[in-house]
Amino acid sequence: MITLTEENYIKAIYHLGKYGVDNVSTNSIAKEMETKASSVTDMVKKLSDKGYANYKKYQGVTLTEEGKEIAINIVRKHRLWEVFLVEKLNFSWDEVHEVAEQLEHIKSKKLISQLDAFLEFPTHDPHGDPIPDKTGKINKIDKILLSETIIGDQCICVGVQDSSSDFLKYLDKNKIALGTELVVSHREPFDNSITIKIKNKELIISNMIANNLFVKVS
Amino acid sequence: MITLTEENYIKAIYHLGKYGVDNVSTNSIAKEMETKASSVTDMVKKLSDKGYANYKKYQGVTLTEEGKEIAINIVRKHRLWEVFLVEKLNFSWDEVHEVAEQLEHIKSKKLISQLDAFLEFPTHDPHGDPIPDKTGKINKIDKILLSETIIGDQCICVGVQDSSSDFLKYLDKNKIALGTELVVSHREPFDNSITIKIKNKELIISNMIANNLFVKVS
DNA sequence: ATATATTTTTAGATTAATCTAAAAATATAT
DNA sequence: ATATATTTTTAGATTAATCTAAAAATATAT
Repeated sequence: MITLTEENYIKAIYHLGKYGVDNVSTNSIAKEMETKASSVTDMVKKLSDKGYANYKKYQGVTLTEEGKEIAINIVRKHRLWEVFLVEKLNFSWDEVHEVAEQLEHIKSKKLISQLDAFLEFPTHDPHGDPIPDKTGKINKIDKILLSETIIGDQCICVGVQDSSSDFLKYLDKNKIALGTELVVSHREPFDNSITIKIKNKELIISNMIANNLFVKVS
Repeated sequence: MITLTEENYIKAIYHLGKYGVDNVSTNSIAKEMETKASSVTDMVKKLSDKGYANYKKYQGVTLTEEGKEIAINIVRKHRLWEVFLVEKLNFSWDEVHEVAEQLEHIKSKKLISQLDAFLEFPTHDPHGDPIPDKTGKINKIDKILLSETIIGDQCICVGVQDSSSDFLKYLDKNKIALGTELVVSHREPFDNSITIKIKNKELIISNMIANNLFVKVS
């Protein structure tokens, strides 16, 4: 049996290891899990003993295939529940994370396959992140950060990097949602802020915001 | 903060104390929780310290008002989730218990109030048990056990005492569901079995079955 | 290349929940 | 009313997850 805590560590290692091929460091896990490095060392040994992680002292950690499967299944559950909360229970996209963090640990294959069908097999969650299918396949789309666009790019918003409530509320306030179309009209060299046009209305966006919004250039 | 284990003990004490006014015994809790009496003693002290239970050594335990509120809220969540599983995710009534046991611990007021609305404020769960409203009020209907009926009673099935999979599957097999109308036509003194008529078809029912099916006499 | 800083691990303690075995209290039988 | 049986509690140990403080290993700076 896998404990709740083990699941959370596996998930953290998965998210930290997603980019780059490097091993995940003890400290980065400790930060992500809001715990101490010594606790991470203990747990990482345990995950290694159980076959979920590859670990060599002082060398950091990666997930085994089995560990990766578990992580992807948790991500799948998390994102399906987020869709449920937004589509069926009228949650807004900045309210779903905490609840999904709890729901993602419910153990029942039938529950998830039925939920998936009930939601009509969604491919992306409310933040634009892809939902792994039941075999673990993740359908990545070629999105880039708004900060990486060039002047004149015609874009459509497809996701957010950060899904904190503050950021999402900022987007709501400025009428930016997934699917919103925009054109990049100016970049200010001094602070890297970007001017975008949405339906011919101009909006100035800080570099920090642009670094957290994914778009697809058409 | 209240832990998962504490919630489960509170729920067990609530269910055991529901009938009769007696204090709930250490042993009965141990049986219900599938644990040892010594573990129960420890936990019951803790619940008492936290103000959820009244406990005097060797005298058994009752819930405080606060404990009762917590218990009723768990029951509410459990039953709402059961309705969700059956109505929306096509679970059958014998499959919902284990999953609802997990879902009942999810903490989010908004989740439950929205779920309640999404299900259109159901009053009973798939086993006929009443769903407490958000203030904790439980709408009891005057049901009796089929074993308590007398010959000639015209009844409608309104609930089950036992919601084990085996029992529910027996009912399915014999086309007995909540809402099914039946007439009590004979009682066999030797084994207390009962003959009932459903749509003029006769069916002989053991005393054990009759002891687990609630009906309303019309 | 070595000193210094940073990261990681180890050792030993703590808390929550559990257990076994024995002791204490209560209930039951005659 | 007392012996016996049953129930409950206590004492002390165990496991999972965590912590602090110190030691060990690795990385960085000059």
